[in-house]
Amino acid sequence: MSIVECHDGRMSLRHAVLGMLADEPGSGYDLLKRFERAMANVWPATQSQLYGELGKLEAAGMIHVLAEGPRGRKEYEITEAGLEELRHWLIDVDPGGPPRSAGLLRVYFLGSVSPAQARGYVASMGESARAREERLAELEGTIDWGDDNQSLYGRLVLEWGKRFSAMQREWAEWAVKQVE
Amino acid sequence: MSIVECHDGRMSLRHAVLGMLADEPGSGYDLLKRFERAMANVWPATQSQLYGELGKLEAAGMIHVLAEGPRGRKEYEITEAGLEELRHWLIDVDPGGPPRSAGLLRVYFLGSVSPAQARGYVASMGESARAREERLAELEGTIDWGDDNQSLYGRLVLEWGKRFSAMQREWAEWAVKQVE
DNA sequence: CTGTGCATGTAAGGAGTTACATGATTCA
DNA sequence: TGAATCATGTAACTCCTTACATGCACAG
Repeated sequence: MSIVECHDGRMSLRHAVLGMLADEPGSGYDLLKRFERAMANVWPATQSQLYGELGKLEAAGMIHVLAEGPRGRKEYEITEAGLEELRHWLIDVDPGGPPRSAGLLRVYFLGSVSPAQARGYVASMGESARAREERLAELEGTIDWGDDNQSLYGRLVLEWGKRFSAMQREWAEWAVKQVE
Repeated sequence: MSIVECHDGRMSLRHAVLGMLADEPGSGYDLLKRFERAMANVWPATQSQLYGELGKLEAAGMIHVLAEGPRGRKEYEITEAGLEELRHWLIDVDPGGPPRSAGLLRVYFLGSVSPAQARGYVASMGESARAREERLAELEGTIDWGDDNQSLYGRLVLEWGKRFSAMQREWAEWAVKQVE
């Protein structure tokens, strides 16, 4: 193996940006709001990160400036190279295992506090899961779903979130009983 | 607000190390193997990271060297300050929302590939969830569970993993039908 | 003419990964 | 003595977050 040979790291923000621009061109500011609206629960991103990534993507030829507007606004569009990179990531790259979970990490260590405190912590996990369930159900009502692809895959993600939250709530209810 | 005022970032590796040392003293090498065995699916950590964190924790007075062994082995033990920090993290700090999920991020963008490819990707998510279910079921059989606290909380985490994997498999089965 | 929102960026630092690097001990 | 294992550490890099910083445009 060569001395310099890494360039992995997964870099999913890059692909999140490419995916959004594949859907529709937009400026950094646009993307920021789209991230807040649609992806806050899947892949949060900050303003700094977005502008930095847009710069790198442009340098790499994966996006280009489609138009410039007032206040220095730069509207980006994905290029063919960018689309190719996105499709490659979607299809060819191994997604890797389940992500880190700080909440679950704590459960491992609940032996370091009193059973009452442990029970309280598990119960609060259940409560926040229940709150998320409600929020998602509400969200589902406010979105007007179409028949297009974006709606289809958006529904898939929303359904995943609902099932995940329900699973966590049920687990927490079960776990509280175990601690007793 | 003051100019220099941050020091958040969550730093969960720190607490993972404290939690392990609260359970039982050990060297960096010991912890490395314990991480591989017990926590690979919850909070993976590399050798570099562990030794770095042990150094920082010792400098912060949260752990101390209990004994030195052959080959420069340093066995660490958690201090009272470290226990306090661990308990504080367990009880008082907000765990934050659901973590990033690269797998789910992709689902958002499956509109960029053909329906057949999208279906294939979702199906592979289900398949890897099924494989994880099997692995966890096998793991459950090989561990001899006791009545102690560690076994209790370990079982809770394992159960979470089982439910999560089952949820993801069922979701994938459902989602494959939606894509058709 | 002033506030609100639009719009873009940089700097500093923590967290995590990979690769590089070294050396001691034990056992066959 | 040679291989495997024990054992610790550093360097370079990417990713992510927070805070700092600037300026234009438009509506009231």
